[in-house]
Amino acid sequence: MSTTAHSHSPHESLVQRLADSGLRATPQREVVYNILLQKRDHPTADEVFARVKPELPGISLATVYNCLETLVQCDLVRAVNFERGPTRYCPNLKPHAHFHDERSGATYDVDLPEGLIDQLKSILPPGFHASAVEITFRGESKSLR
Amino acid sequence: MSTTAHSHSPHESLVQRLADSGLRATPQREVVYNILLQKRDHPTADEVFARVKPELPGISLATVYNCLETLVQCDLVRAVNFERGPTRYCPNLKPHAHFHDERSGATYDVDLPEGLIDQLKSILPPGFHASAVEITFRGESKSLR
DNA sequence: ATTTTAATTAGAATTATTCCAATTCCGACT
DNA sequence: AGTCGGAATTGGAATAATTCTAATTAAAAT
Repeated sequence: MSTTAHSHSPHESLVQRLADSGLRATPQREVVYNILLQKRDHPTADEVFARVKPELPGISLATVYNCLETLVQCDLVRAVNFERGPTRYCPNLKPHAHFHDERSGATYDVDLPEGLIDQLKSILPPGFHASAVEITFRGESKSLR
Repeated sequence: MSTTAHSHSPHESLVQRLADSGLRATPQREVVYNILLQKRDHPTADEVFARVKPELPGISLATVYNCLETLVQCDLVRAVNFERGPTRYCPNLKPHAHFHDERSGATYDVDLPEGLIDQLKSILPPGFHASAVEITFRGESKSLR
C-alpha cells in the first residue's frame, strides 16, 4: 500500500485535492501551485504569471487566473485582499494572520495561538455564525527579510 | 461659550477635522459624509454617487472618489476591502470588526470587547508593531435586516 | 478510433479607479 | 466691490485588474 489516506507531499495533495473536486492535475495547475510554494511572498496574478512563464512559456494570463481560482476553490490556496489593488495569493493553509508592512509593502504570515479563532468567533452576537475569520495587521516591522 | 473643545455633532466634527488638515468643508464633502452616516451599509463609491446625485445633481463620480479619499485621510471614514471588488466605505470610527454575510452579501459592524485589539497586537513576534488591526468574519447570519 | 468533456488560449470586454486639463469656487487682500 | 491665487470640482481619457467569450487543444471514456 503505497498510497496512504493522507499523504503530505505537496504534489500528492495537489493531485488529490483536485481529484476530490473532480478536476484534473494539469501542468499549468501544478506549476502555478509550485510557484506559490517556492516563494511565499503573496504574489499577485501578474507576478505569478511572470514567474511561471520561464517554465511554461506558452501559458496565458487567463490561465493563471483560472488556475489560481481553481486552487482557491480546492482550498489549496487563499486569496488575500487587504487593500485596494490586485488580489494576492497565499499557499499557507494553517490558520494565520497577515502583517502588512506599510513601509516596504511586504506581507508576512503570523501564526495564531491555538484557540484564538474560536475566541474571536465567540464575540459575535447571537445569530451570526462565522465559517472563517481574517485578521490583518498594518504597521511597521524591523525585520528586513 | 458655545463651541466646546470636542463637539460631537457630525457636522461640527466634519468641519473641524477638515480644517485640522487645512481643507475646506465643501457642499460635496458634507453631502458625501452625510450619506455615509445615513445608511451605514458600507456602500461603494458608485453607490454613494447614486445616493448623492438627487441632492447634488451636478456632482461627478470623480468628486465622489475625491471626497471619500479626503474623508479617509481625515480619519472620518474607513475604507474597507475584504474581497476582490470595489472598496467600501464605513463612517464608524469606533474599533470594530466586519461580518460579511456570504448569502446576502451584506456587511455588518461588530463591536469589539475592550482590550481585544491590544490582545491581538500582543501575539505579534518581536520587531512587529501594528498601528491597526482589521478583523473580518465570513459566514451566515440569521438577521435578515 | 471516436466521441465527449475539460482545460487552455488570445483577445475583447468590463469594472474600478486614477489621472489630467479646464473651469469654477472661495477666501484673502486690496 | 474687485482681483488674485490656491483649492476643489468636473468630464472625459487613461490605466489596471479581472472576467468573459469563442475557438482550439488535450485528455478521458467509450
